[in-house]
Amino acid sequence: MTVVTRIAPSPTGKLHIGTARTALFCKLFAQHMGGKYLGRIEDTDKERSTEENVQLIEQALDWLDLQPDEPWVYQSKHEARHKELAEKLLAEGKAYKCFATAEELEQMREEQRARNENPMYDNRWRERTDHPEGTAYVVRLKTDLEGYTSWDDIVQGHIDYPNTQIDDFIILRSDGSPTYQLAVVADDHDMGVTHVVRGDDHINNTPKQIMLYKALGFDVPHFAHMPLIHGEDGKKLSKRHGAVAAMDFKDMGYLKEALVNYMLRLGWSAGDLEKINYEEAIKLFELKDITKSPANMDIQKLNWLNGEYLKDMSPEAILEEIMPYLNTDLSTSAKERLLKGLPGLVQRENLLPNLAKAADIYIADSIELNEQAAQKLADADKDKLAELVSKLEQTPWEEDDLSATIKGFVKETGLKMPMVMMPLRAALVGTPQAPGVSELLIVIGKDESLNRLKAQF
RNA sequence: GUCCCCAUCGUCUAGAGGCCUAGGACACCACCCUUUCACGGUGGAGACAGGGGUUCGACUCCCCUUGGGGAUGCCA
Repeated sequence: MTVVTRIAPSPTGKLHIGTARTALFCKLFAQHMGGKYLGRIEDTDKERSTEENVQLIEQALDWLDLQPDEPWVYQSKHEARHKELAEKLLAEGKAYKCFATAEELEQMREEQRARNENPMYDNRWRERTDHPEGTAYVVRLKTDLEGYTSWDDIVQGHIDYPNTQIDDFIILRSDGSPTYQLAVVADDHDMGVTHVVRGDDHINNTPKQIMLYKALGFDVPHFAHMPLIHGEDGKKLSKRHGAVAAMDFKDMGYLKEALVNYMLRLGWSAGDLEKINYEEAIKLFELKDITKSPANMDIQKLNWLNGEYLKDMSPEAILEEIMPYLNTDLSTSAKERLLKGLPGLVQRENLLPNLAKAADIYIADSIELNEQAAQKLADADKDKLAELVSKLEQTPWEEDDLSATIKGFVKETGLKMPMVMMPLRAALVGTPQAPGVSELLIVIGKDESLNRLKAQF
């Protein structure tokens, strides 16, 4: 049997980070098993679904390289088939028409709540045959009244759900449209889905769906209910927590590789491995290794991972990532400096926007001193430093040699290290907050470095 | 209220009855390195929610309590 998984977002909002993680797990599992990973847009909620959200969801999945293996299936296009299935159940006596109005049912629930009971449909039309003519009705599934509906959940283990807790739920609305329960079951079956991987907020829907599978004569797929992601305070992830949409993380300057790795480790692990690239993940990923407890978002760890991935990238690739944050055109020499300087900068900053800011020192072709730099220069012994500059001029332009020259100079003059290094940094890049002087000299290059130094000393 | 699910350091997690003096990672603290800021290195602090069982022996199995999450829609 070939494994088929699916991601089924409903276009009522942007792609939630939790949904993105579900997509990751679905795709990884399918690839691990040599199966297929499909996608379906659950747009049966006509009130809230929008085409714009569909676009947004696809863009986010695209960014993360989590696009389905085949073109998207739109649930709304299968309405005819859903209806046909409901009619079949009706004809077989496995479902029935209910003529109760929404108001009537609301009142029923109100009374149940007043009696401290679990609000549930009371089966008032289950056995009635005195159907009124020309009145709107919904179609409800005739569910099992007693016993348990059970399944072996791949992540949660064996679950027994008492049938007394499940009412005769609606499968076809009064306007003839299918509800979610009917639509998922029908579509998952029609798409050949073998493993339903989704958030554990669907555990309560599962027994209903199993009943539907059975009533329809369909094979029941395997289920894997993974815990939801919570915010840093342990509460449900919401907009209050900042980022909830996958794309928010792109906007904040995270690398997709880092986000994917982070999502992977949220609720799943393989021994002590932390940094796992996608290819390794395919080999290692098993649904059964997903944790049962919910995970809290920890932005610090994401930051760390981002830095790890940044350090692995080529200067060219890093430059491409930070370009959007630079908001300026680069001169040829600036680009050259950036390419040389980025590997050093990346040791200091984990996030793209911060890195871009740090890269500022290499962008300008002419130096502009900030306040601190001006102070360091004002305090400096310019005559002595001028001697250093001419020594540097005679030194082979290699980091180690330059460093040796500077250290030797410091030793023989007896000057304090910072009294040498700080003014040098100031002269070189306009701020004392910069990488090591010898690193700066290399990045900026011999000619330009000497120009800048001689301008001050 | 009722039902379902969950429960190891601050956070992500390892742990499938003796390997646990509970391991790793992020964050934190100290020291080292050092040219500011970082990187790196070494070390430190830090958890089995509580109570009952079962067992020669429980982080691991069972029950209860507590806490958290979810469901209880003609939403998905």
